[in-house]
Amino acid sequence: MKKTERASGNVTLPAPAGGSASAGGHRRGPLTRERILRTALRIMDEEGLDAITMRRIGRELGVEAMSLYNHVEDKDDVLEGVSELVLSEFEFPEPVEDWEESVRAGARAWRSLLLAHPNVCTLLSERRKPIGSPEALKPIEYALDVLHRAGLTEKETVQAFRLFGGYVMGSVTMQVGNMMTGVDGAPLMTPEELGAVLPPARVPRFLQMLPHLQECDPDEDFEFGLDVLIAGIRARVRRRARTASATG
Amino acid sequence: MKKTERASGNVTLPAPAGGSASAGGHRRGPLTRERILRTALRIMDEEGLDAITMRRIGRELGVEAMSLYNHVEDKDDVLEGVSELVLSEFEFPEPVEDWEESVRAGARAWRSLLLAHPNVCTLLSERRKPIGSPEALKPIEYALDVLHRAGLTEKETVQAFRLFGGYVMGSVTMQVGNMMTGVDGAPLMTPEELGAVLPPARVPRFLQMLPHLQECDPDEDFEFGLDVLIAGIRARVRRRARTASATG
DNA sequence: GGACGTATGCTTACGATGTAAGCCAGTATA
DNA sequence: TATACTGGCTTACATCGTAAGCATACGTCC
Repeated sequence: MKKTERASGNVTLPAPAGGSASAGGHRRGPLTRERILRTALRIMDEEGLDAITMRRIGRELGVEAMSLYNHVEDKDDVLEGVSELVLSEFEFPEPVEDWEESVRAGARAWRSLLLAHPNVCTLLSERRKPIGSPEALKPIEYALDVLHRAGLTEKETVQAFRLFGGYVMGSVTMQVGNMMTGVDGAPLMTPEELGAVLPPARVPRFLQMLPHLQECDPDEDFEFGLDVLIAGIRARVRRRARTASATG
Repeated sequence: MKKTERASGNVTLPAPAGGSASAGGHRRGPLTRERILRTALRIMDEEGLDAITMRRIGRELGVEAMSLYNHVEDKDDVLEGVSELVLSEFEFPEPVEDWEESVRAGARAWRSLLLAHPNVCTLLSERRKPIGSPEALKPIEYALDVLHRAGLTEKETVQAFRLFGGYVMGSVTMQVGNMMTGVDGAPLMTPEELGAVLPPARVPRFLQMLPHLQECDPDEDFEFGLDVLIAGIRARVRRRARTASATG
């Protein structure tokens, strides 16, 4: 290799060059881009995005921070790699005959993946590049196929694809950010402190819905959203079928 | 004030205590939490989230970094304040008689706000606290009212509220992140380099939809999503009305 | 008017971070 | 065997958030 390339093709050397099996960090193989990214991902999952530092990754691998630069471009490259690593884990479930059920399954799988790495939403929202990694391509193919089978036009298929993708991403972002619910079941706001801010007569709906705003089952909410989305698509397809048959 | 409080109630001093009108940074008034947050927001909008540093904010205000700590707790407090500042800008459009149009208008307004501050999505996804600021309460009230008028139950109203919120957030996140489109009209991937990775026969749908994946009109996509969501909700309400009348 | 506490700005300093530059020991190749 | 290269290490630097302490101006009370 001339420079630190992004290729994930890793040669397996029998012995690490100049590698002294050090104390503390457990070194169980040669240093690779792959191992660096997996370590960074684990750190992110366990301690958050800010915990990813070059020195930290190095310590975890029993190596100095600067050694990492032989395998990655810079820290951005690490974060980029972590994103791709997570995305590459995605497996679109094998489609079934019913497109609705296939869509549901795909959306659930996508959601599960994001929830398994809660900080990846933030990470993905930081990066400003398209997802088009080759590994992500097969799932996209599946998703497009399933949605197309629902009876959508080509353009609508792509739009629906983005719609589901965006919904899942937004929904997970709000869930892991505790944005619209109490934290750990604790109330978002008690009626008392609410009353201190705004006269209750001004926010009748809010007070009326407060119980449902407090306790919130993310899974149930997600399924509700899926139902609505699918019903909406079904309605659109059916309506077009009707007007088409009326015209033709 | 004993300590640096989070209250935005600011006393207006006639003259800044110990304030020497300095060079470079233009000081046009007393240093306040408000001015700090507005400056941080502007920096974020113009140069990104990472450009927000205490020293940078200070320079912009003609003040040393440490002086900021008289008005804000720490950097997290600044970011928190910026979030709230943006959120407080939201104005739910005055509802009209048609709930669908009201929902559309509300979602568009929420989207416009996020697009006006593209980095706020990342910022919001970093913070792990509910949105419950008092200013955000009025828009929530409006939204709940509008959705309830659509004929949803209380629980469904809250779920639909979260659904629209999540959809808008996810959709904007994907748009500003260029996740599912070519960057600036540049192709996501040319058929050639795609063919080098995967045999075209394996991804027929992808190739078929490629033109639509490339050129993407975010506004149009967003409206498509809105249509689907609203159609889905309409279908749900109508179906319940039908079964209810059949039962009763 | 003078003394004093408080609010608010400034200076200095410390540890952490990303990373440029250069060093050095093994390995592969001529 | 001489040489170049690979992949580790060490050192050094600019920048970051912020703790500690100092200086100055104001409001308040005698």
